[in-house]
Amino acid sequence: MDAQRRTEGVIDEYLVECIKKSLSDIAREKSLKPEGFRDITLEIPKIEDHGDYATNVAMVFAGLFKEAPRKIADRLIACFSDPRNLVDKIEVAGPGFINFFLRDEAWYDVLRVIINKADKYGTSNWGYKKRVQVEFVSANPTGPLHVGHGRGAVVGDVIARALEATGHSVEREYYINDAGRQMEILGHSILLRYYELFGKNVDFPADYYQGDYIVDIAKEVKEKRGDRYLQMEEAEAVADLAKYGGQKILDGIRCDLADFGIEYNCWFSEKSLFEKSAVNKTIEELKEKGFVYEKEGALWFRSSDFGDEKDRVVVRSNGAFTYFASDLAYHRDKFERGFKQVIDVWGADHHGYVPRVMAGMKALGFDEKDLQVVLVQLVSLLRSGEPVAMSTRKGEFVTLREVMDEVGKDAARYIFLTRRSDSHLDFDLELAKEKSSDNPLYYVQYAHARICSLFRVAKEEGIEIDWSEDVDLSVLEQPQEKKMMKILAQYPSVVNNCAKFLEPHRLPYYLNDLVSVFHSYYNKNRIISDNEPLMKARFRLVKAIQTVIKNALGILGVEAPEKM
RNA sequence: GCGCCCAUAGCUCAGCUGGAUAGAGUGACGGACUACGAAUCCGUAGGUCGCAGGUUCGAAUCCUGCUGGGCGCACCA
Repeated sequence: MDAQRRTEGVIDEYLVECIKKSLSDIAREKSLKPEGFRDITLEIPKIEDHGDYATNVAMVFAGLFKEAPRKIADRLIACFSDPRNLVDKIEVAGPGFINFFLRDEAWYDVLRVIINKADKYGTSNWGYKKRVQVEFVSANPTGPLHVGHGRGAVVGDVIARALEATGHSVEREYYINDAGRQMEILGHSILLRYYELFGKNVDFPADYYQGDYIVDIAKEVKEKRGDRYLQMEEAEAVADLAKYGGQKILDGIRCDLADFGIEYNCWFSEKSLFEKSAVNKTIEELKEKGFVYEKEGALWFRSSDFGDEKDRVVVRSNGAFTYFASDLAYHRDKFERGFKQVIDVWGADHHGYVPRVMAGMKALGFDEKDLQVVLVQLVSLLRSGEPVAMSTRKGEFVTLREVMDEVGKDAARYIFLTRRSDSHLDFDLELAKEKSSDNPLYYVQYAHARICSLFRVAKEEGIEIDWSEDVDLSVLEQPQEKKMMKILAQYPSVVNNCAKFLEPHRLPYYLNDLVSVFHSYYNKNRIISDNEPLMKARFRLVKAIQTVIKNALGILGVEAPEKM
């Protein structure tokens, strides 16, 4: 309806609105429903001759309209209305592409909007305050976080930030698996190390937790609680030590994540699900709906009726619930808490688990589209190209803490995002520390620092910048200047796509595109000069770049330093 | 054996959910600071998008088969 106001300063969304309106008009002429134009695509052609923006709608809707693409395109151009008067000319090309050429004024507008909106540029109300939950990391509290968890942490956090920036109401949650057998093994592991401290000879099983942190916890227990666990019955001691150790380790995890720039709204305990009988109720619901049956003493959920490859056990023959059962209860609980969209960030090795959870959601009456699972591939740690040996079994792993301490929070966060999350990542510790162009973070931060420095120098030279002044931007006529303005104009839709497709890696790639043009331009041109009108216009351009870098790094949770 | 993901420049990866002539970074080689930050820039080189079919105006992208790699296939979590 009000395309002009809703798309202020965001050119592509504005054009899409205009195109939709024209399509509706054409549909009406043909006595068709003026609907169904939701996902029309507008792209930026690789070749300049093809315009600033192009759309393929004439070809896409040729079938619907029963007319040749080029004719539809002509028709669309004829009835195209452009209230903001941004379009210079429109052409039909090739098999039916519609190419839009914009007036330079459109790009100048972008600069004005960016400077005006400042840190709000790139944010939107696209999400309409929709309640979204992002659950990520959720590592068992049986050991410290390692690098793989770090990647999941950043992916989850940046998805959350992108959703916030696009107007969603987001909560971050950590699911604590504090109810299962793993905790028992943890308690047992501590107890055995504890026995050792008192000189007992113990057989330490290979599948118990091997890490030195277990010994540390045992020492602490000995110091604080003496020898009381020597007399205690084993089961009781194990339960008590599991609780003690789990708490201790979880505190460490909280601290690591906080230092990594990640704050959760909720730490959700699996145990609490049992305490309020949520697991029971969930299984009861499935029973009532007739989706479970007994076989060989166990209770099975008919997940194969909902797209899973086979049925799954929810209650074992020994009467215990499976992890899957509590996970169903957990996801049910999420939706009952009012979240309209739930995002789970999991390690890619859990991909086989997705269909059964989806099956559960469907069986419980939820829309599977409201649950999205983002899979994060493992991280290989390298040092100067050589693999760093890691073995969880032997308890030898590089912790997130160690990586953070060595390369810094920002470099770690950024590098975790330089690849799509479902792709393997090589993380080179030496590269992450290097202060050179090899390091993608510094390349971007350097551009920001350079611009800051520019304004410092200007100030030292007594140059006053009045940001409210109406500056003539038509002196920005270099191809690179125009190119940068076009890239700046894309930023809001990059953020949108990040949130829409849950793909945080788009931001680092975008930043690299923007900043590489800037560095090149900077090397060839002077911003501060005697040519006052030109200088004023370039200050506007450079300010806009600085703003977008800062905003984008903000979504990535990375500093935009003024000096480096 | 079954299922999922991946295969793009020497290497590591993008490619905007089907668009027009395939893109970065890195490695290699050669250049640029007496002017706002050289943590930068400029140039050169590099491709049968794993292979074979199919779908259509149009395929790196979608469907099928094959090859090769990763990961899953518990009354574990």
